[in-house]
Amino acid sequence: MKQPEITPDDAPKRKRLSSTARRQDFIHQAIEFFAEEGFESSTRGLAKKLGVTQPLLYRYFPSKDDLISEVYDAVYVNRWQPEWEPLLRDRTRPLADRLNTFYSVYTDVIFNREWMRIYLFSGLKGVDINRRYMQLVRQRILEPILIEARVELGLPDVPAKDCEVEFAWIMHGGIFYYGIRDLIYESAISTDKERVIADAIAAFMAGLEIKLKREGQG
Amino acid sequence: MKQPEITPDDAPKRKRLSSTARRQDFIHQAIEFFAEEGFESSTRGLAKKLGVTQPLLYRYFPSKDDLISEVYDAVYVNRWQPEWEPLLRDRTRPLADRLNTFYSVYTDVIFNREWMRIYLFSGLKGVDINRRYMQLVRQRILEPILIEARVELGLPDVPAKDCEVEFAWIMHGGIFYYGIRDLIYESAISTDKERVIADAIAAFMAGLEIKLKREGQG
DNA sequence: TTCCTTATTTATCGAATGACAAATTAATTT
DNA sequence: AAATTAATTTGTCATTCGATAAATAAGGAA
Repeated sequence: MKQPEITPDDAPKRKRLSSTARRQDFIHQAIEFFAEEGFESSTRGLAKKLGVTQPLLYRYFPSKDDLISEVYDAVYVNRWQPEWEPLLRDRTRPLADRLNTFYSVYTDVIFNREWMRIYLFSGLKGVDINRRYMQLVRQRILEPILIEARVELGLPDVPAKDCEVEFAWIMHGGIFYYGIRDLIYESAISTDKERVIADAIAAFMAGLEIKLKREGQG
Repeated sequence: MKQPEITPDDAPKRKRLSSTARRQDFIHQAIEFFAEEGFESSTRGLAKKLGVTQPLLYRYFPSKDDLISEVYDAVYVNRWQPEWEPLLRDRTRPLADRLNTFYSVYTDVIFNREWMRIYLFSGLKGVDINRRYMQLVRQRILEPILIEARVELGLPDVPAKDCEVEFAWIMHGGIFYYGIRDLIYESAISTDKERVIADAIAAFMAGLEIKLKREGQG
């Protein structure tokens, strides 16, 4: 079964794009491609999706691994929004409000099939950008949250203890896993993201208060 | 650099195992191998790990996919313990105790590198045994928990609502994600599994009580 | 020992893979 | 219009892949 030639005779058979435009197009479509097929998939498959021949990729990226590195950067680095961090520290609002806003906008960025699958694939490969990303979440998100919680509860402003960070990870992971169920396993029940997040945050805040006050005494 | 021949002359160069023993060995080592390298890895790599030649695999499994199916069964089906379910319904104990015991023994089974990685790899492949497993968790674990919670709180014994199941998933996912951080990303902070689980359950139980009583009124 | 079954290896096939060199052609410059 | 530059394709190579057929050898039965 051969594909019929649909290109009209007057249309040019090859489109030439500028180097930078082509490069950007390659990266963005590579994100889609590798997210869906995994990083083991062939450069020929990617080229087919791009509508170009496979050797052309090697004019823009020295090797497949170099292309994959650019995919990581585009997903992990470029989509991180620095304004998330001051948002969490805005003491004019109750912490629960800040958390709801943060997780709403944060999940707007990461709750999509591409991001989630790239994250899981790269995690299984053990690339260190993944570990760095988790450190980022810990230092820029979870530890600030725990400090804010202490302040709001009138407790001494000391750095978070390890077991408190773990407790924050439980909430974060619960929300994250909701995204996995929704986008990877396609088995989420409720599609009301804000409601799920609000419930998770409420339970976290209530649990944290008990935990901090109990441990503050002992 | 060639491997020196360490096999003594009097030792037989080929070991012959019984069909069934060989088969079991293949499956168990295939779990280790595919968990570490991913399902895209070659049957030659597996054969090398097994110390046999690659065509021998095809005397025991018709194809690579058939072998992978047996790996799924060995991980997903065979490691599920039916006694988990009555444990959760044992009304002679407070529900929080039951949950702590359950998640302690449940994570004893699934919190190992093999199980976790097989689960994530197969999830990304979209095989339907993965979706069935999540249905199992929902029906045999989460929904019973929600019914038990209602009973313990003296509320009417009705099936769990969707948003309650989502709330239970948040706790379950939080605990699960702790395992991912520990075993896949190797970035867990606390190694005190029981403590992390106890905190997660305490927050869940407190949050659920508020949620059930509030929604019970409205 | 000799024969027979079958577990295991050797050899190989066709397809797919990442990568490279050279030829081609579109767009820009002169 | 001719010449130049560079984007893109054609052609190809050495490996590696899943899979099969045929040859070999280990172990039990006679």
